[in-house]
Amino acid sequence: MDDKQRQIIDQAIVIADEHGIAAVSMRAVGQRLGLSPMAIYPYVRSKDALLDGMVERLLGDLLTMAPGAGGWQDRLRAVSAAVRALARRHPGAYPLIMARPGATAETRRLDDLISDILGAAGVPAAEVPRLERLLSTLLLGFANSEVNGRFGAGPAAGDWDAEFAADLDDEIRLIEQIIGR
Amino acid sequence: MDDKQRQIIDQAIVIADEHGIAAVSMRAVGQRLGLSPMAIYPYVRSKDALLDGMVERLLGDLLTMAPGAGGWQDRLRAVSAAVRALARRHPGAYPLIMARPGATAETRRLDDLISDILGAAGVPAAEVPRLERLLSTLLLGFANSEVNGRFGAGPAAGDWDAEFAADLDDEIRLIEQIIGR
DNA sequence: ACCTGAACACCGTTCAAGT
DNA sequence: ACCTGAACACCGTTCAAGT
Repeated sequence: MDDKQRQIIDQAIVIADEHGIAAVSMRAVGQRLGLSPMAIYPYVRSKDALLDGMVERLLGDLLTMAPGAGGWQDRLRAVSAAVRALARRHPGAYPLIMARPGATAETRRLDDLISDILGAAGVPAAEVPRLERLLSTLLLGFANSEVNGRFGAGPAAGDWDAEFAADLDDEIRLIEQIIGR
Repeated sequence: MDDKQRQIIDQAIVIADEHGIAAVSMRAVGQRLGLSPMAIYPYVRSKDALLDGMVERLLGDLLTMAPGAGGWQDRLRAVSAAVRALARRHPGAYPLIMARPGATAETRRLDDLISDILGAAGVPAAEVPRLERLLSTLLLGFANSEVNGRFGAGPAAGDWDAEFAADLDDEIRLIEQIIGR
């Protein structure tokens, strides 16, 4: 049924994490499931659709992990922690999120979640979309640079948690200024 | 001589901008120069090296455009404008900058330029690397999202200049707070 | 010194066929 | 309803050969 589609996307993510995105091919995914390459086409329109499906799955997992309780500062920290945990769990597949346009349903749900937190903080509605794009760019981009090596060696054996926490504290201060406290 | 290497990278960038990164193949680049695919290998080690060379060329152009005069705020704005102009001139090739690890010489030169501006602003040396990564992530990531469609339709016929200027003003305020004025 | 052509092991995808 | 296999037009890259 449609959990065959889920299996296909799951295996594609496993391949990406183990051997890199370049290793994700219709043939390789089929092989993992004991199927001919052609057997996966009924469940996934094309290779591009498969890659979009992988992004969709990753963001879906992310949204499952992001809790909704607490003050807006803690909610923002929780979303950030969830993104960075996702990147560390899927170092191979994660960069697809930034690489593909991704005007998908789950992308919008993440944007809505961040917008919702900003609204709860008291950010004027006119400023919310701008700050949402600022925060999501910083958040997704930082994890991407970390995972694909753009940052190089790293401060302490590749632990960027402390640095990003400081970045996020700065951005929180910035938001506090905008809402005037 | 070695301007054959430059021609090869130039043509690869043209192909990427006109038909997307996926259209960049050794065969396609060769064809543009009237050469067999194999004739380009002496000048470019591999396809991966070609892609890295494209990033190197793009960042090189960027650094040529980024002026060094004025106050640190204006220098930061100039670098930002240069990055965004680069992305608009190379909408197809630009995403390679975020997609590839790129621990290349030109990447370091961009990092050094931003670090230099932060140092000139009076940011404590211990904070410079963190803020450099924050700014470069935001700057490169914003242009990437803009160019690959992650942001969707856009505020006014795809003009994100005003929005990014506001983001940058916010970050400048943040830096001013850190240096204590 | 510089380039070509054939060949190999891969791709995504179409189509006709099998159960 | 679901899957396979052959085929097509592509890849990156190796190697031996041509001028």
